[in-house]
Amino acid sequence: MKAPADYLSHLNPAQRSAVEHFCGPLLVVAGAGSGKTRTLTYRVAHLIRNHSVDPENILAVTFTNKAAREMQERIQLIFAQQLAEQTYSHPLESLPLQEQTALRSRAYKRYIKPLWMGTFHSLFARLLRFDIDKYRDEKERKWERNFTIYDESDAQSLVKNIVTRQFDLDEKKFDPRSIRYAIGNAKNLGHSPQDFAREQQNYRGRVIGEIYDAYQTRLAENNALDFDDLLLVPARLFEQNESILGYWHDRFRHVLVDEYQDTNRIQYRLIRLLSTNGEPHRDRWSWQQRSIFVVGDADQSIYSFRMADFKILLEFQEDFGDGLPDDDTRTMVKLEENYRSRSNILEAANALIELNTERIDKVLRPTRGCGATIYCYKADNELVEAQFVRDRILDLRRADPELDWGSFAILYRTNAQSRALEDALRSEIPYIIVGGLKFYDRKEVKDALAYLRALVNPADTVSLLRIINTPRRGIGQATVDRLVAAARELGMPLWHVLQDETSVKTLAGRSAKAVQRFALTLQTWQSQVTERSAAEILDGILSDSGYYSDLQNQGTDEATSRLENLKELANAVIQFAEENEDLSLEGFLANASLASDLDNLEEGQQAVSAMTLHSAKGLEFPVVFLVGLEQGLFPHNRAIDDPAALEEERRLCYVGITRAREQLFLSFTRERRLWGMAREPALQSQFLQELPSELLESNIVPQRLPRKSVERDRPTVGTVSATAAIQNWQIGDRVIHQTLGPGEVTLVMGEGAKTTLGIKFPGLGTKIFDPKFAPMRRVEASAN
DNA sequence: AGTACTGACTTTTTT
DNA sequence: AGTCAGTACT
Repeated sequence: MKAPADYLSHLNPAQRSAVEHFCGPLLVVAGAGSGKTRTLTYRVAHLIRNHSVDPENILAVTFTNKAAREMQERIQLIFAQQLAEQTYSHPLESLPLQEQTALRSRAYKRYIKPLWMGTFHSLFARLLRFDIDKYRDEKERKWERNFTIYDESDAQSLVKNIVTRQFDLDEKKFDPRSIRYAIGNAKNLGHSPQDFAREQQNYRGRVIGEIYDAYQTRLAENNALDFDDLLLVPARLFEQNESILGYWHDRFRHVLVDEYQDTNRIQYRLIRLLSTNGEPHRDRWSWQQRSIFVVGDADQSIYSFRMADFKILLEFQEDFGDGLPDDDTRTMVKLEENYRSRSNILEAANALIELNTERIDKVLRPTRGCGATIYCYKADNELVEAQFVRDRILDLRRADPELDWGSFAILYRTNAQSRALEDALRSEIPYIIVGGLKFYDRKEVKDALAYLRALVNPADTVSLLRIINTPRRGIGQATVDRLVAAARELGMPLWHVLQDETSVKTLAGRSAKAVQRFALTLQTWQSQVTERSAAEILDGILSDSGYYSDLQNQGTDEATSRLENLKELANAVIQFAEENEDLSLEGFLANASLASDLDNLEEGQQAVSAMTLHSAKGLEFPVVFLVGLEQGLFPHNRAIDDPAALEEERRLCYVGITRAREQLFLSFTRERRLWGMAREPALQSQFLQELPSELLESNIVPQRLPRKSVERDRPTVGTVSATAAIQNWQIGDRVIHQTLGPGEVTLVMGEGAKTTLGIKFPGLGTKIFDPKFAPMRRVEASAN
């Protein structure tokens, strides 16, 4: 999307009224593809440009870091264009490149850098770097500003350690994963360990309550927070400290939230506190020079598993509105025109979502004509399904060289499904798997990050334990156990014990020496944390710790690839330093745990994207393959018996369908093998039956040979639009189209009445048609 | 005391 | 692909 300086003329009336809204609350109900990002972007620019709002008074919450970055780039462009007009009275594009760059960088410094724009987690992590030292929880636990952020796997291993080591419980009965999940749910409802304990009726619940309490203690000991704390702690801090809330309330006069339907109670609390300064009484709220602007679509709410609740969106007007009779028009705008998808794709999406009971009525109105019929493919198994996807991509691309690899997306319900797809694509099609096994989940990357964390935050025992004997340096389990026991007895962090000569001397000579050496290496680099750049420290600690040389000595292919991944990490460090003008290690680490794979998905990248439906939210592609439409997989087994969960799966399917601009392929398999089990027979997803059958063509009913349908190989007479009805189409056939002129068939899909054609028009590219409806006729049969 | 190897197990979705 | 428990070897 371009971001022209005269953006208002590019908006429809509803979008425009949203952009021009200044003070007070506004809910923008924005259906898929309705220009939501555009509206949000222009509104931020508009606030600054037309209402003279200082960028540092704006807080904009996006769903991914990538979305934030893209929005920042667009706003930057708008202001660079404005600066060009003001300074040179010429459009930006007409200036010498050097000037353009200079103006862009001026726009960045003045308008983008002071903006607070990002995910809930990254924004409030940033806020905590200022104020967390003023926070005390109900048990007087406290944190320092250099806290570490534990990702989900760090958090889980901490829980596991507590369950097995501290509580000596059976890991099978108290599965760390589900306990961590229970803790997370409690946190996302805003419940402390004490709140949680109070609600428990049974033994298991009370034990989990104690684990939760111990978990918080351990987090505090490690000066660490998990993802949920990044939201819960600021909410608590705001509630216990009026002056801190007052400061941020005053700072963030204009709050914008994207994807509001996927907000959870804690996130809502944060937004509410910041907007109203914690005033419980509506008559004390003042919207003078303030606004709260949220954008969302209840039909695309797909994160209830992490406690998101789309009722928060439905209740927005009641929450923030002034309750006046004309409430609807004053505090809500609906964007219902869809600019993205072909009308038939939209029709399918609308029909599906209407089966949900819990929703506000809203239809997406198409602005684009009908495209190729949605095709549904039944495969024998997941390998054949993958081959189908591969072959269609190759066909379509051959038919239209202008379709690049980046035009295709493959969407699935679970990450596990990517395996078979990868095998089929690998040799012939460039692809990227978004999400799944993330870069930051690689062993060597986690090791390297643990080294860095141990330098920035020596209290972080979890990281310290990860690297204390990685690579092997003669500090075995027995030694580690002793050190940890000593730390507990002395009531000090492990790190102090490692540095303490008298403690270390009690160990066997060889182990003592190894521990001493390790401690010395860390100390050396700790003293450099504020002296040197993150890149230098990373290289230094991995060299001095022997991590590099250990991998080099192994000399295996695997070790080589690990070294390459570390090089990539080094690049990420440098890139971060450049983009954020921040060379510090602390700066880099603060962001590393919050970065997701999706953030690296660049537009126009020359690769097919494969990802889960959840990851696909907010994205769009000309051609979309929605695979694995089988009962039990999608909708997932765990959702089938629960009406609310089933509706969420249906919304997920709706999200998938509405990602497609031009063409949509659906597929399922007759049997599927998941994680090495025997093949399981599969039934097609109920969602397939829920789509209007007249919008679909498929291979489900076995088709007879083409010859037999040729009996009606005569153009239907009389109708304007059906002059090219059922015929035996071949690649190379020539046609004349009523509006597009002469063209050549480059692709034939399906047979008989279900044929879809790709036709190339010189100078106009390739279009996809259903010959039953396209206003065109065949002029000459192909030579063969 | 430390290391090296094997086999079992893991996946619903994510910041 | 990684982690972890178990086991045998140095």
